[in-house]
Amino acid sequence: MTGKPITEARKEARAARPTVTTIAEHLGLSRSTVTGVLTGRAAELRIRPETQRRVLEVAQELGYHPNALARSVRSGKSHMIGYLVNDPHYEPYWNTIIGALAEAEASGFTLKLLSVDSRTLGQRVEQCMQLRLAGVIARVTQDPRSLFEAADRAALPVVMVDQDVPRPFGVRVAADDSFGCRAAVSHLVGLGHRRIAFLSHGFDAAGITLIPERERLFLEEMAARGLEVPPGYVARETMLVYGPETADGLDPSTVAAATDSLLSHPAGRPTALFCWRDETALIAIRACRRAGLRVPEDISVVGFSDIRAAQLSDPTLTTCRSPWEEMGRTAVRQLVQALEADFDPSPRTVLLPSGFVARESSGPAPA
Amino acid sequence: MTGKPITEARKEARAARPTVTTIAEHLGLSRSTVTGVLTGRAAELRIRPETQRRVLEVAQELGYHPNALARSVRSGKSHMIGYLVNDPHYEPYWNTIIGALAEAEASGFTLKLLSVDSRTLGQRVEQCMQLRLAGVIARVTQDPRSLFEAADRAALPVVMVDQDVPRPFGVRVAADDSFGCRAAVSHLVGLGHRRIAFLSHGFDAAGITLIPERERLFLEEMAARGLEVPPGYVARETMLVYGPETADGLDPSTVAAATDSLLSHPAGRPTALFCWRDETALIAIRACRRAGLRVPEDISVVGFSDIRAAQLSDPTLTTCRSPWEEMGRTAVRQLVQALEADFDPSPRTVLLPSGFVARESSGPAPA
DNA sequence: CTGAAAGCGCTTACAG
DNA sequence: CTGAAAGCGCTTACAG
Repeated sequence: MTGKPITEARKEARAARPTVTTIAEHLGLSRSTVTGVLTGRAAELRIRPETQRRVLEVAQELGYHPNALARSVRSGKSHMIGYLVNDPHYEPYWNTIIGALAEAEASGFTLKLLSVDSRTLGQRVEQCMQLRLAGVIARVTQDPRSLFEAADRAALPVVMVDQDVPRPFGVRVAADDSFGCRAAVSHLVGLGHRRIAFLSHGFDAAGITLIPERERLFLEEMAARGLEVPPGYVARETMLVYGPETADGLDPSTVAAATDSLLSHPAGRPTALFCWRDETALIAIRACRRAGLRVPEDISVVGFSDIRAAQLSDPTLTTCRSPWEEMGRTAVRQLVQALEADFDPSPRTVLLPSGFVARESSGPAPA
Repeated sequence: MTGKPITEARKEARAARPTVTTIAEHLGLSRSTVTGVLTGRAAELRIRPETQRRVLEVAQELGYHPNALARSVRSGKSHMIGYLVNDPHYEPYWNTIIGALAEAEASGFTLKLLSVDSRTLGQRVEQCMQLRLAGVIARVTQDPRSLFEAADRAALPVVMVDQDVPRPFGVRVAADDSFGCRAAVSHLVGLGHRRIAFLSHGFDAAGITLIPERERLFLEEMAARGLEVPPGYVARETMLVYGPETADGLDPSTVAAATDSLLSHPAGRPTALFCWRDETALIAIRACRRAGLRVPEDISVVGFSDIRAAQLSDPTLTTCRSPWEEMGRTAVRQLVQALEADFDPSPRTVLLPSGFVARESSGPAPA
């Protein structure tokens, strides 16, 4: 009496969601034959065409979908890539995710999104292990050391995006900002600007410095052209912590203050402002106007990133273009290679060139 | 001679990635005992504390991570939610995804991102079935009928977000724009505006009309206040197809043309422009300036959505706030409920209220 | 308290 | 050409 209902229930469940066994029973074949057809090894196994047809037909009819999870268990490969992200609100980060998604799908992988904060990092990493992810891409503000260590132990490939890696481990994909900076300075100099100021940032979290080299690159470019940057011609905004309310960690008042300090600089007002990112540049434009200056007639403003708002603002923003999507694509490509034999496991950084796009916020230097 | 190397290889693989069996062998216990401890049923099974301790210790030591995939196969539940999205570039959609991610993780689910276009829709849906997703959230421009039908057959719960559903099936989560529209019109009328024009859109793809009722709601609100909307006071931009290059389907030139037609309207220039979305409003502001008008002194402009650029523009944009993130959260909540007993499976729409935020682009009507 | 057995859904050698 | 067997990693009754 006990065996019967259990079998009945199982039969029902089976009917609801057909398996290889269901199909085999339907046709009076063995499961191996069914799998043989379903995995495309029919020719190799010399399964009769008639049998093939019938298997396919019944599979279709029953609405059979092979269980990818079971296949993964069997094969030991999951074809899933995880993307650990700290703040997906920030436009550049999600553009990176979009690039990763496109490349993952093109390579036959699936992308799993995992959000992290300082409290959940460990938990998420554990989840990655349990889900048997093929690899993980990470862009986190927290110290990623624990991530690396755990991944190391489990032989889980990790690629960091747009972020310094604390020790020689794993692969890092980042943007090479030098082209953008060079192009921006060239552009401004070509327009007759000599007094160019830089609007930088003062932000660091848990010792990880975010894209800090733009300021350095600017100074290098200026020096290379023999142009002086008076002391105080580099001002700093203060970033807040990233979060849903301040998607980009921007505190407009500190940007405005920094801009004002540049505009009233004792060495004379700069004719151009190069800002470390677009959000900063847009707020700087606003501050310039409040100070009675026209952009770009009285002062040129250049940003960095090419976020969406750079095209919607008035004037549209001249800016350096960061290869966010390409960074995502590259991260996936690195991961996919890591799963193949020819993978070079040495710690390294893959740099992608930045670009530059001239729009309306920059113009000839005032006479 | 054949059996030996195979066993050896297996042992090695096992060593590399420990399983319940590895732990059991290590301790000379049976797998059931190990699982009992690992699944927290130790008390219930009255497993000796000493045994528990040893199991946990060895698990830790060996770096054991339970295989979530195998667990899913066994239990028949995956705890994965899929998010099918057509164009993740568009900021509002992205925000919805973020909301869904947060809620999914809070509910113990994991989120899988799947991009679709007209060519891949069928393929992705098949993928959802194969991955045994617990449910799917979809925001796609394509006709989702095939998605519904396939999901129907496989008993896969689907929630559509911000989108009309072609037939009475499944759950739809959308924004109720009426509050936003009412608040916007009230706001403008309160500022003394009477001649208010609406900048709308002419876009439909495969018969699916996107958020079309804002125009209707505007007209209703005006009528409710006895305010006349002269013919031609509703203009239309023409949207392009969404895509990586035009993340929001915006064609600035058609927005500018539509704005110009309103500014030179024979019945007299409107004192306020209500735009169906923020991108449109920002371009409209630009067009107004080109026409020599100041915003908001000469003309007020109001948008809809509250995208990031609305806060970065100068002037900052007065706009209706769509509950994008909350829509994502709600979609997940609906899905999670669908997996529980008390789920109401009747086709229905869950509406979330929109908000309103007054910023600088609106001001008193000119005298 | 613990182990042997059966099973989730799938696949791959290996016999015949 | 096809089937019986073994196995991926996990878990749950069921005996003892």
